[in-house]
Amino acid sequence: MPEKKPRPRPPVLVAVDLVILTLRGSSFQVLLIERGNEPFRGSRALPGGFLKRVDEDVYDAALRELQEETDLDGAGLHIEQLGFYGKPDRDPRGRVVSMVYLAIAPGLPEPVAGTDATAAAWTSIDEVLSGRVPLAFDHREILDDAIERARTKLEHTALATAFCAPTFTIAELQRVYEAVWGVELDPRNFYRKVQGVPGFIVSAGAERRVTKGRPARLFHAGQATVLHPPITRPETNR
Amino acid sequence: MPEKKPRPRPPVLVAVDLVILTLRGSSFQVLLIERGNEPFRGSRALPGGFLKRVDEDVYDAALRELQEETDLDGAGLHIEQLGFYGKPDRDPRGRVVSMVYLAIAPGLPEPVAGTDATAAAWTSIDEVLSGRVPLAFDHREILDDAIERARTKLEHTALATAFCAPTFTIAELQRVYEAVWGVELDPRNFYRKVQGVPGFIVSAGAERRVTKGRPARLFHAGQATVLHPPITRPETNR
DNA sequence: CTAATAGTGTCTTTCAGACATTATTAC
DNA sequence: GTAATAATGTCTGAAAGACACTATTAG
Repeated sequence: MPEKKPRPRPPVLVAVDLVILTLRGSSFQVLLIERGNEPFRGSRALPGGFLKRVDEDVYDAALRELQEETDLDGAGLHIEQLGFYGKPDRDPRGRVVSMVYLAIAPGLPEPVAGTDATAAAWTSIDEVLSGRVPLAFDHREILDDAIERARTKLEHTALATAFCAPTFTIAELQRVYEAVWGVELDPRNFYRKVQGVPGFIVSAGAERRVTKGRPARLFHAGQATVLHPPITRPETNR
Repeated sequence: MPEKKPRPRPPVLVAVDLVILTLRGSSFQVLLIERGNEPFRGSRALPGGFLKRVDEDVYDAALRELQEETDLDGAGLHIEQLGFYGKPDRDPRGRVVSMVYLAIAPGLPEPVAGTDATAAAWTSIDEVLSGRVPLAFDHREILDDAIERARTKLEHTALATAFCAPTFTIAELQRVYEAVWGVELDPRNFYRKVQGVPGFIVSAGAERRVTKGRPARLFHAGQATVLHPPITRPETNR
C-alpha cells in the first residue's frame, strides 16, 4: 500500500455511518435521524459520526455511534461492513469518506429516542424508496445498497434470524422474508425448506405461544451461517 | 453522518490498494509488488498508494495506481469495491485506512514490469495461500477476502468472462471456473449449463480456433450481469 | 485409420412450486 | 360444533450430476 515517499497529505475526514434495519410488525424499517446542523439541516440522514481518536477501531466507532445516537447495544446485534463511500463531492464541507456498517436489529417495541443526537426514528423503507422521505448526502444510494445486500443475504445466510427475538416461530421467520423481499410466500413450502436446511433453526424445547389457533413451536438460530441449500427468492421483484 | 461540532480531528491517511487477479494458463494468480521501503522492506504486498489530491475520487485513484504500478489500463478491466480495512494497528507508521479494489484481468502473456514501483510480478495464489509467500501488513487477510469474493461471484454473475479475452471458447471459460474454484468440472454438464443461462455468452459468428481436434466456436460476453440460473459450485471446497 | 478436442443426448435423483389434508388450540 | 393458526403430505415439472455417444479436425 504505502510505496510513496512522505509528501503533504490532503486533509481527509473519516466518518462512520450506520444503516440499521429492523422489522416492526410486518413493516421493514430503517433508523434515521433528523439533522440539526447544516448542511441538509432538517433532512433525514443515517446515524453516524467521525472517528474520535487516532487509535479507534472503525468497528468500535460504529458500536459507539450506535450507542450514542440510538441507545442500542451493539453486542447482541448483527453488524457487518456494508461498503466505503468516497466520492469527492459527497459532502459540501470538504473531503469526507465514510465507512458504512450494516446492522440488523430484532423488532423493537418503541421508536428509539436518541440520547445524544436529535430525534432518531424508525422509518418505513417504503416511505424512503418512494421518495417521500428524501435523505441527506448520498445516503439514499447507501440505503439502496444496504437493502440489496440484506435481500441477497437472506437467501444464502442465516441473516433472517438477526431480525428475530432469541426464540421465534417459523411463521415469524417467514414474515421476515416476506417483508424484506416484499413478496408473499407459501407457508407450507416455507416450512419444508426452512426445516430442510441443516443448522439453520433448532427447536427450543417443546414450547408454545400466545394466539388463538394451534400453538407454534419455538426455535432459535442454529450454528449455521451459510445455508445449504439456500432459501431462494422468487423471480418477481428482482 | 457528520453530526458533531467541529473538533480536532485525528490525522488519518487514506490509502487505495488493489487486488488484481488473473488466470495465466491454468494458474490462478495475483499481482504483487516487492516493497522497497520500510516497513516490511523486501516483503510482497498488494499494489497501492495514498490519495494524491483532496478532490481525487477513490475509484480514480485506484485506476491511477493500477496504471502507475503495473502499466495496466483499467478501462477494459472489471473493477469493483472489495472492502474497507481500518484496524488501527494495521500499519506500524500510524493510522492508515485502506479502500481496497478488486480487479479482474484477462490472462496477460508476460509478467508485468512495474514502471513507477519496484518489481511487480504475477504470483500463484496457491503459493500465497500455502504460506510460502508471506505478505506485508494485513494483505493476506485482504487477499483471502478477495478470493472468496471471486469464488462466490463466479456462481451468480458473469465475472468469469472478465478473466477471458474478448472472445473465448467454452472450454476456456470452464478453465476459469476450475482454476478459481480449484475443482474439476464435467465438460458436458458445463456446456449445457453455460448455454442455458440467457445472456451469459453469445456466439461471435461461426469462427474457429487453433488446436488439433475439432475447432471450437467462439463466444463473447453477453449483456447479462447476473446469472439465472446460477452456475453452482460443487459441494467440495466450501 | 488413430488421437484429440468439441459438442449433444439420455437417464436418474433431487428440489422447487402448487395445493390438499390433518392437527391443535379458543370460543 | 366453528374459526383460526400450525404442521405434514403429495403431485409435477425443472434442473443437477453421471455418463454414452456423435462430430470435426490433424496426422
